[in-house]
Amino acid sequence: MSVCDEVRQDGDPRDHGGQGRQNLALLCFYPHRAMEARLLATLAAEGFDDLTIAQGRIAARIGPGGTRLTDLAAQALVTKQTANHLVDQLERAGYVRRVPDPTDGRARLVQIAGRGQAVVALARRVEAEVEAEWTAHLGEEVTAQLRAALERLREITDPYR
Amino acid sequence: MSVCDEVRQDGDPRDHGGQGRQNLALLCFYPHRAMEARLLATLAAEGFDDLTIAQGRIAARIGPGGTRLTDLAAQALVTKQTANHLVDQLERAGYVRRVPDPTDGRARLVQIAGRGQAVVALARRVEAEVEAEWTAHLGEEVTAQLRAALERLREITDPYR
DNA sequence: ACCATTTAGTCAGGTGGTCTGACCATCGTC
DNA sequence: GACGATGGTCAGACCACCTGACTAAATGGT
Repeated sequence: MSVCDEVRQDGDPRDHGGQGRQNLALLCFYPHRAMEARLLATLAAEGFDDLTIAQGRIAARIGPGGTRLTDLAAQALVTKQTANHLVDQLERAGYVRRVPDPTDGRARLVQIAGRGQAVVALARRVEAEVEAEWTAHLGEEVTAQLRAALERLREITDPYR
Repeated sequence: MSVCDEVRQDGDPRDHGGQGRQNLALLCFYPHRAMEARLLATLAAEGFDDLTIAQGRIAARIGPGGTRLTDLAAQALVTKQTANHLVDQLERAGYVRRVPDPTDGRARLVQIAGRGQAVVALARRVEAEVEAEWTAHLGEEVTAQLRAALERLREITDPYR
C-alpha cells in the first residue's frame, strides 16, 4: 500500500506486475508488508487471534518500563484518541495495563501485562526467523549494507528518531 | 505503522524513541511512510485535496493501458469489494474511468482519465524530488546498493512480482 | 502564592477503509 | 450446451482514524 507508488514507468499495456524501475519507497514497502502479514498470521495461528494490525502497531512501541499514551500516539503517527482507543482494547484483552506515572500526576504509563509478554516473546521469535530468511536470500554482507543504509535513511525520514 | 515492530530490544525504561537495533522491516517502514506523507501533502497543496491514501494505493497500480479491478485488488492486497469502492470514488472524482475489456466481456479496465494524468505527472515529480534528497543524504553508491538489495528482497516478499 | 499557559488524557460524533457473505454475468471447457 | 471458474457488484457490518471540545494536572512568570 502506498501513495508512494503513485506511478509506474513501465510501458506494457495491461501489465500485471511491473518490471520497470520502481521508486525506492515502494521497494521499501514490500518487505514491511511481508513481515507484518507473517507476524499477524503466526500470532493468530498460535492463539492470539484477537490482535489487529493497529493494536500491534501501538503495542510495538511500548517500552520496557511502560510508555505514555501521548508518546505512543506520536511515534505511531496517530492521534491520542486513536491510540487511547487501541490501548483500551489491548487492556480489555489483557495484553497491557495502565499504571499511574509516578513522576507526573496527569500521566499514566502503558505497560505490557501478563498476556502481552507471551506475544512479545513469540513476535520476537518470528521476527528473527524472517530476518534470517532474508539474510539467507541476500547474503550476510548485502544484508549488513542494507541495514546500514536504512538506518542512515531513517535519520531523515523518521520524525521521532 | 507496523505489527512488524512488535518488539523493541533496547532496555531504557520510559524510552521514547528507541535507539536499539531495530528490525529490518521496521527500518523499511520509515522511508515508505515519509514518502507517502510527502506525496499526499504535496498533492493536497496543489489542489488535489480530495485524494485519500487508499485511493492513491489503488490508483498507483493502474497500468498504462488500464488494469482490471481484480488485478488492482490482488496487487494492493485488498478485496475486490474494497478496490471497487475506491475505484468508484476515483471515477466520481474524475481521476479514472472504466472501459469494457475488449478481450473479456465480463471484465472492465480501469484507466487513468483526464484529471488523473495531472496527478500522475505531479506525483512523478515529487517522487523524483524525494529520491534525490535521499540520494544526497546517502551518496550515490550507497543508494545504488540500497536499491539493489531491496530489489532482491522483493523477490521473496512480493507475492505479485 | 497566583494565575496563564502548556501538557496528559478523555468524551462525542463522524468518515473512510476494509471485511465477509451472497449474488449475477460471462468465459472456458468437456 | 451444461458446468465450474472467474470478473464484478450489492448489502451490511466492524474497525481505524480524525476533528473538535473538554477536564485535570504541571509548569513558569510575576
